[in-house]
Amino acid sequence: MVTTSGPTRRPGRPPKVEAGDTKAALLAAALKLFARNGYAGTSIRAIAREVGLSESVLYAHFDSKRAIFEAVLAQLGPRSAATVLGEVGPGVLDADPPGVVRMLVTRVIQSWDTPEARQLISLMSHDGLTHDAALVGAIEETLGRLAALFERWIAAGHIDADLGEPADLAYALIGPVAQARLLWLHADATPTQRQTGRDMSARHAEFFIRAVFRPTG
Amino acid sequence: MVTTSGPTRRPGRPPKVEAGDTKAALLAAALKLFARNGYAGTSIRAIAREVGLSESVLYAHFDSKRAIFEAVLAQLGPRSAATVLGEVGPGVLDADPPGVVRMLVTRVIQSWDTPEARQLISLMSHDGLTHDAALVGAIEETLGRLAALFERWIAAGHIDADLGEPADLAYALIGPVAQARLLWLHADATPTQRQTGRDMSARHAEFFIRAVFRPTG
DNA sequence: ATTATCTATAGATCTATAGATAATGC
DNA sequence: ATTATCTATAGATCTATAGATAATGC
Repeated sequence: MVTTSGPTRRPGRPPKVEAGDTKAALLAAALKLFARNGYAGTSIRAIAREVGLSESVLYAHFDSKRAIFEAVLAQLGPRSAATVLGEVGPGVLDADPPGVVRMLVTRVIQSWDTPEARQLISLMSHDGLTHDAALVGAIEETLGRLAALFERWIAAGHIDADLGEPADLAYALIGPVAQARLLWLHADATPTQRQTGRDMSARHAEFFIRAVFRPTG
Repeated sequence: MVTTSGPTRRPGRPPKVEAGDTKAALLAAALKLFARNGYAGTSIRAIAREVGLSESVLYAHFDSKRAIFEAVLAQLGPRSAATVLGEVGPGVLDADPPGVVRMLVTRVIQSWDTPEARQLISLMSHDGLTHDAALVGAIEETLGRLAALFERWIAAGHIDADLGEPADLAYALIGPVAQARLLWLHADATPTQRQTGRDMSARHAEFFIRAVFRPTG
């Protein structure tokens, strides 16, 4: 249990009054430090100190350092961008394609501009998880769902079929947004950087809409 | 000096015959390991072992572990993508804008698909250098020079002025290519992944050309 | 009795240094 | 004498474990 007591702490089980959720606190501290310093750059001791406990507490909750890392990842779960895409009502889809694109980018950026998502992208970047099979799979799923959307719009005549394959459209839309995430929506980003990331993404969405949804000459 | 002798090695200075460039070998080994495991995940010992020497040799060449890291970065130098942009002949610029875009993307990807550049991007990603002021500055410089190019093409009527600001065009072109670098042109990328990175970039360039250099309706 | 914490410590590993050893170049 | 390597080691830090301590819940 996490207590709110001062720097000196008696041995033995803390009284119920000062109890919190130690495991959750340890996971939050681990995510924060792994995101900032990477797996190798974060010690068990540092995680415990962050929570204000002795380092051996970690072994009461997790089997090993590696187990903590994996618990952090498991906790963040498969919160892919694909879930954001799934929530578009079918009625809106064909009524206002530019509006859908605008909304999708806004939603994705919003979900990436949270403390957890920013720590996740930093952790992934530090520890090579951008190359992880599961996460590359998530990216491909997102691209695939976006491509299906564009295919539909091409078939319905909203987008000129000569412009490119649906997959090319999907990548051209999402690439700069994903890049904004890495550059400006990471764990240590300043408010100014985060604003830059949101602005660049929104501007890109508008440019994309103008370039793609316009009548051909 | 690096020797070609076996696992057992006599103490004392090695004979000239088996000499190589130790410092360069140490830097190459350091880059390789820092790129693969990050700064904290790489020990002095591991670097020395990679070269086949004792770890104390490193202190004959560098003051500290940090100094090795900085020497690696200094050695890679300011090889920004901007240098690639600078080499476009002014005559070609206005004759064939799509060709210039195609060539620029090809060149940038080619320069990113080298062993050193792939190790550099992995190292940058591991150790938070994507947030480093100097490197963010290099990105901005590249974007600025690209934007100047688009501004010129807008003024010359090659691109519809209503499409977007020059900076938006630059970001829409380069964002997906930079993303391809991070996803598929890193130190541990397989040949298949590298092919994917090159393909995605080339396809994106073609899509961009079709979307931007076409007559308006 | 069980649970959640503590202190103390083992054993491994890490950075860095001191001092020995042998080849080189003057 | 200088240079490039080695061995040995100091001192710090890291992961993990053992065993003590005190609160909780039955």
